[in-house]
Amino acid sequence: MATSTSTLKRTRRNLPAAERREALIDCAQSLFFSKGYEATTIADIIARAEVSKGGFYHHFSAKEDLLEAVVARMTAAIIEQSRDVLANPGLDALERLNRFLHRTSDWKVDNARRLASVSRALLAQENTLLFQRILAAVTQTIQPLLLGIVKEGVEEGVFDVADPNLAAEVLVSLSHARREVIHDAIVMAEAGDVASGVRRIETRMKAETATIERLLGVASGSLVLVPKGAVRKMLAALAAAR
Amino acid sequence: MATSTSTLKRTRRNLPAAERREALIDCAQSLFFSKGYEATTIADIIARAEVSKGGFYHHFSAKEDLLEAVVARMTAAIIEQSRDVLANPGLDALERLNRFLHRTSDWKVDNARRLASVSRALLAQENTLLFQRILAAVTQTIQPLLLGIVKEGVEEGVFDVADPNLAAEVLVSLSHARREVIHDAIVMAEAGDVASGVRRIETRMKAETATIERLLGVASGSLVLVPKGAVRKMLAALAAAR
DNA sequence: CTATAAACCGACCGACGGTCGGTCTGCAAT
DNA sequence: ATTGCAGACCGACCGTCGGTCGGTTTATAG
Repeated sequence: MATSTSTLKRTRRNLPAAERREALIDCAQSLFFSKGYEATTIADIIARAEVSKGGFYHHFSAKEDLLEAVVARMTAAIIEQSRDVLANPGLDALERLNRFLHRTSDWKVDNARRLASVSRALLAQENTLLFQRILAAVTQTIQPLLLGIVKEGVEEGVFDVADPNLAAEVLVSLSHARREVIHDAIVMAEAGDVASGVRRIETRMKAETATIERLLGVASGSLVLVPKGAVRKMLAALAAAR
Repeated sequence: MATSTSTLKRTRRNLPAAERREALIDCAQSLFFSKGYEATTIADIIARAEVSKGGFYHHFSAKEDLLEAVVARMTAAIIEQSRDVLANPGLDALERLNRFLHRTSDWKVDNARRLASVSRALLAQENTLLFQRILAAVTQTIQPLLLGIVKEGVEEGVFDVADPNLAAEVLVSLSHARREVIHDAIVMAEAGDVASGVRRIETRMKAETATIERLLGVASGSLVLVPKGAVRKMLAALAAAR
């Protein structure tokens, strides 16, 4: 007679673990973004990924584990591309700092659209947890890097800083606080008002530049937080694609 | 025959709503501190408070509501005592800033023991959420206050700052980052090593003072983040009480 | 063809946040 | 004193959700 296996899903496909994992992370990320981590159910995720409960728990030990995987994947790119900052031995600390900052903003220009949607999702009320995790992960990579640059700058006599640790801390926290401004500008650009968005960001950047120059004790004008025209380019891309 | 009320709790006492609420918040806070918000169950709370499920939900609409109440009560004191900073009209901005900072550190000296236990609890891994909520609440009060002072200072010509908003932001984030250092020092003091703790905090404070002086464009030495001897007094109180 | 490991299934479980119909208490008006 | 009422309080019950487990299916190596 018919066993309990009679109505088995015929769509079952064994995937290599890495692929399944990736697929699950995809679904989870998209759901986390739209509903938030807490409000997203394992049932939601496995429904979208077309995997059973057991299948899910074969790849992840807990919901928390999945969260970590999402954060890890999101931060991997940033962490990876930051790692080779130390690879320019010929440059002094100030130049290195500028390069480092530019690479970040170059990425933002290239990935404007993705940045916009991620930014929207993460600043939402229900996503504090996810956002916090990402900030923590990024900080953990970026801060030591910046600390290294600052320390080197002090040794070279390029920077004048009492406590490199504190300086690195401030640099990181400034970059985090910046996101809010960037998000505002994105909203403006997506509404078609690129000019306002550009103004918003550049005002902020100007103030930040002055602040950091003072903080590091370098001459006014020697620091370039973001390349000329980069802001406009990024926001224009958004306005064009709306 | 015996109705369903036969085994009613004889210890039931109707309290005024405010008192019950307070009692529940007490229990919740203590449990949140020791186990974290997520790990604390409504069942835990009502068991300790000796109140039924229904009784609890008569006073709070949800667990989240209780969290808000805990945060509100914890931040109420800080918010309250900060409010009258604007009440010294005769002083210039620099003086006002110093007063404001001193009041904060005075409070820390007076409440060293409580500060120690709260600090321990909030920096624990499982309490990120609670900590974040408190930071947000405090920031929301403190930052506008500092912004006011900075703006006034700029008008008076006492401060030289491009963007008062940014300056206020940095001031707040510095004060938040400070907690970690303070916590380290508390641990040292409680282990009996007051000297190391004092050194740790004062090194940090010195660097912060220099940073803020640069940030605000005031002369070196004009800012006094923390009154002389305050750090030692606070940590000594902890060492004595261990 | 068979053995073995890994991918996958889905019924089931216990815990937890939250609800609901009702009871009990204190107090004010009669 | 009695009654009526509001609101403090009770606890059985519910739906949901994260997580488990015994077992089945698929892929692969020998």
